[in-house]
Amino acid sequence: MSATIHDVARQAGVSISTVSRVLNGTSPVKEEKRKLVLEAAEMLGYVPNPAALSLLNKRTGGIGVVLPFVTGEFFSELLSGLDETAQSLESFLIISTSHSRPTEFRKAVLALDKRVDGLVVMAPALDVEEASSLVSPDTPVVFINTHAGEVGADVFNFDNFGGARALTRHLLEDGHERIAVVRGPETAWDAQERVRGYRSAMRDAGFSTDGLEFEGGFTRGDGYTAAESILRTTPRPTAILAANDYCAFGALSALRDAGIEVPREMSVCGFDGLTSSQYAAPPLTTVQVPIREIGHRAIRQLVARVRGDENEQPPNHETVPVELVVRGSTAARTASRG
Amino acid sequence: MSATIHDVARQAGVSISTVSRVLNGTSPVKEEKRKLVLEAAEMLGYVPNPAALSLLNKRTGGIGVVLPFVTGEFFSELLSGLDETAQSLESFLIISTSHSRPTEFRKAVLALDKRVDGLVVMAPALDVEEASSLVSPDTPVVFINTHAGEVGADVFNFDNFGGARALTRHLLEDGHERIAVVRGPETAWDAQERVRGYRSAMRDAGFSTDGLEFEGGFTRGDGYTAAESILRTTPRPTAILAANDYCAFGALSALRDAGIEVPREMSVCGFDGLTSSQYAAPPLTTVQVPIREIGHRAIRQLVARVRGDENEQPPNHETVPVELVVRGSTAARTASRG
DNA sequence: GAAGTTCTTGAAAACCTTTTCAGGAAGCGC
DNA sequence: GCGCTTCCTGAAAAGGTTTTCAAGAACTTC
Repeated sequence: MSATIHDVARQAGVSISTVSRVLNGTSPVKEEKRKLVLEAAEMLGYVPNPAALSLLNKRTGGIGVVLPFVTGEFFSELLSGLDETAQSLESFLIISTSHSRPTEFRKAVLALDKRVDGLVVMAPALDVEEASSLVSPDTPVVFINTHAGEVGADVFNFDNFGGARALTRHLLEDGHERIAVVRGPETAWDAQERVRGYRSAMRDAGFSTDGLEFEGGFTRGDGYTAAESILRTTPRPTAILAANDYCAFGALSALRDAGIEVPREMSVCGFDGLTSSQYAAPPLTTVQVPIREIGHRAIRQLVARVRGDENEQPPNHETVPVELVVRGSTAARTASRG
Repeated sequence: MSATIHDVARQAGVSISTVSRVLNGTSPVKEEKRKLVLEAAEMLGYVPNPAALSLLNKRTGGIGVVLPFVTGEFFSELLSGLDETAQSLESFLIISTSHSRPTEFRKAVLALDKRVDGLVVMAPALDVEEASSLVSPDTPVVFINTHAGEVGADVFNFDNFGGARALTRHLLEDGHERIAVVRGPETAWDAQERVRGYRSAMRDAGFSTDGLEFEGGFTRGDGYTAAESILRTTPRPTAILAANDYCAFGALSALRDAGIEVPREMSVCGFDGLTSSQYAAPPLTTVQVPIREIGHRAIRQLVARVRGDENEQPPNHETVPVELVVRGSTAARTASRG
């Protein structure tokens, strides 16, 4: 239905080459014809067909975003960050979700192939090496929050280890000794890093973690269940380090239902620093992760790779610092409960 | 880099027409050649170039999703629903956000043009008529949560009016009379519908709403500020109907900070029924909106429009029912405070 | 075995754009 | 005024696919 370059050419009484030249400013065109073309294009509302363009240029302007899923505040924040920068760079986002397993991941990548110029991938359940092997080698990929090892690829990770360590040390400084941790999903690398950070801080302080690690996950339901288990443990822990903020919200719910007062009887920490965390009851001590910013950086890096043909910069492997935010859900261990 | 149909043809020693026929099953091909082609395609990992395909078919398989923004649980839930169904129908999603004003909206639509076969639009700040006028008439569009009037288009709306009415009646039945409402954004149609539902219920019960309507918005911050205003009002309202769940969370925070006990001293309601609402302190009375399901239906409807060329079904204009969910944040007005 | 069908196959057009190539017009210097 | 350069412009190719058209091969049937 809509106008092609031929329509514009006919309308202006010139050849399609001339139209193309005027519209792209590729080479000089007589002022008279230039005007004619511009008028015709305006009148017909001509917009170049993206399919023809990408057939020719091998560029689509699209960026594929491959995520394990898209539910919850973390992902909406990430998507927001990605989208903001993509829009400012004239790119568009194709999203593809629910890929924690290699075969699903492969399928998603295949569906995106040739439709996008590059990929932003978050695959904590895979790792960079495995994920890379499933992507065509000439497709630029930037990884977020994915285990990288020694692989040469652009990777932006949160400091999961350091963040968990900081939280644990905060609790230790408050006099807590029996600090329970709620583990995230088995397969999630970021979750394991957090447990590792917790263990490291505990070990440094000379405390054992035996019997203090609880099965969990990244949802509120997981936190609720885990907190119930923790409450049944004797001697009862005096603090809970949850797998993430959502998990902590669930734990807070469980504690409220059990009549346990936070932070007087039990301290609770999250991880992520979601907007929700400051509106929790009580406001949650957590680690602030620059989710939106990592979205910005991932897109900028990817677009640079896609556009800069010659820039053979080495891969950018970065661990982004996180910030401890102390709020009302943690407090010094009460003397009576030693 | 990757193989084209010509490569497959050369490898198999046949013409590209034959390859196309084998791969699409368009017309019969000698078994011997068929096998050769299949082998060659497999070996080369041949996948048809989507740009060439869409240049030819005028179909991309893409669905554009135009949203005012993408932050928060509501949108991640909606996106999840859209994505689930899109994937099951072999479509992919291109998202485009932050378009509450006509010019931005137009720009977003233009960027999506020709890249997608149809659009799912949520534009409560515009209306169906205005939004439709900014989209090329031969692009199928399905609207979500957008004021429709008499316009002939596919629209799926939540029952904002009915939901707010139900919440208000619930509060009235609990003996509340001074029920404050926190208005959503000025320009948002859904927010205004909710206020309308509130007014309708109040009027039916014979109560005035004078001095009970407060400026607000859809964020937690808006709810916090509005609740502070409400607390300064005399005589003080005994219940708050927030613009949505997030707004209610903010109000709960403000009340907690002010030392007001919920629900004993103040009842609070939200709107949306986010997962968070059941983990609030106290769990939030709200209206459950089938966000994910509306995502499913929007995609199914759109894909049907896109694929079924002949089906001249009339536009599907539907108001999706919502469900009152009573939880701990509302209670009967305490006798002492009449 | 010849005439007429039916199968099977390849060439070429179409989709829309950019870009190279080459030709014609206009301008320059002598 | 002639030859040479420079500027402007159109024709055509390329990019990857499906589909129509036509032709050649194989098969019927008498």
